[in-house]
Amino acid sequence: MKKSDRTRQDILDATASSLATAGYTATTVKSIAETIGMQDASIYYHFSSKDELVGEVLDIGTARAVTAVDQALAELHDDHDPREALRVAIIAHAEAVLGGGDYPRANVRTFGQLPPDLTHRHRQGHRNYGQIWTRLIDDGVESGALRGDLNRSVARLIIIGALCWAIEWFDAGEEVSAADVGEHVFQMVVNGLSVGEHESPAVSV
Amino acid sequence: MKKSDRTRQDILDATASSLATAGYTATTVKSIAETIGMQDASIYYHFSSKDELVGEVLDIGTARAVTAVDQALAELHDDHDPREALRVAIIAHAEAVLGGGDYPRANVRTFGQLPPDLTHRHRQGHRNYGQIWTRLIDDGVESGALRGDLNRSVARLIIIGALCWAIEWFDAGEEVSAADVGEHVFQMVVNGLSVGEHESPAVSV
DNA sequence: GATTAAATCTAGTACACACTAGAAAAGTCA
DNA sequence: TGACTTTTCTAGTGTGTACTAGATTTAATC
Repeated sequence: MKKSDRTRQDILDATASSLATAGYTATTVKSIAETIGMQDASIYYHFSSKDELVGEVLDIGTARAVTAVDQALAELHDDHDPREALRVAIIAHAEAVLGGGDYPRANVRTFGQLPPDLTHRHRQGHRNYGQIWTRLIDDGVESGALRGDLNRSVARLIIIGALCWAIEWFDAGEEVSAADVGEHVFQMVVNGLSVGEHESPAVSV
Repeated sequence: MKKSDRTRQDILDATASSLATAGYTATTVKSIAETIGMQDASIYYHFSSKDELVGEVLDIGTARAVTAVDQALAELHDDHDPREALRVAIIAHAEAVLGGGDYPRANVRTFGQLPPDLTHRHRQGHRNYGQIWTRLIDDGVESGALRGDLNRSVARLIIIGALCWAIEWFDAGEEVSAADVGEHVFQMVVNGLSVGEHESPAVSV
């Protein structure tokens, strides 16, 4: 019962890594097996199909992203500015997806490449994740800190989109960190690029 | 010499449509052929390989997006505010990619799913497109209209990312139009979500 | 209408993929 | 050790893919 768990974990890790860097199609059962020095047929002792394996990786990825954002929000003071909550959530998401492990990255990277079954399987998870952001924006608007003249759903999707797309160009080796990207998204989306009255230029990359 | 051109165009159109909605992997030579009522082998009379066909579709898509943005910018007054130029470009991009034809959509949709050869082939095209945006942002910063304390390259990628990711959730059937999405991106990224001194609430969706 | 060229089809090849069956090996515990 | 279970391997199957070769049809030209 011990060996099996360890191998299972190796398979999941190798799959997450491959999905995050190569995408769904290029992630073959054979390539996964090779990564951990096994025959491809042996994978099927641990998982009944490729898509079940992939599905499990994506589940873990979603859970980790949700946990990262929830945890960051939980550390806020009780009387925080709604903008600060948005800032903390954006940076937590950026770090989870860009700087974090392969699992959340696999999620974003394979979005839009998955077969219908898998897409459908994770629809609920995405909805739940979206609700975190819906609440953040609603809080901001209702408290008067954020503008109410924009479509909140569109605003939410634009924020998440800017963050998710960053996976396509972000390079961990460069001088801009994952948190920097988050800070930039926050500065742009909340304070705006326009020259004006943003309190502190918090970023200086 | 006439029939061939027409068939060739049909193949390109069917490929663009399939790429835009189903992605690269699900776009098979057989499915393309079926769409236009042909045998898959007949495609090879017009194109030497699937990737050459796909590459041509992507080239057209890039060209159309560039044309759309360039044209929108050309219609501006000579003494325009740099923010207005950014606004016009953002909306033009949104309309080209979300509301426009299949070709630009195919480009964005298949980004990150392409085999290395095709990715490399279009790198220069993407760079050229990026330069349009680099200039817009540089103009804004140097004229004093936009903040200079943010990394311009990151800012550019965030704007493009927010727009590109919209293809994943945008539904042409809903009440929010492609131009609305562009207007939202502009409002958020330039004026910011924060309650303040944005002159005119131009959007009321 | 006959001859040639253009365009499409029929019938295949080769290969990569997910997946299966059953034998072999490795590990577990009396 | 020996009986048993767990895990992995060998050797395949079937399917879908891009792509090819050569026959066949359709269109254009004299």
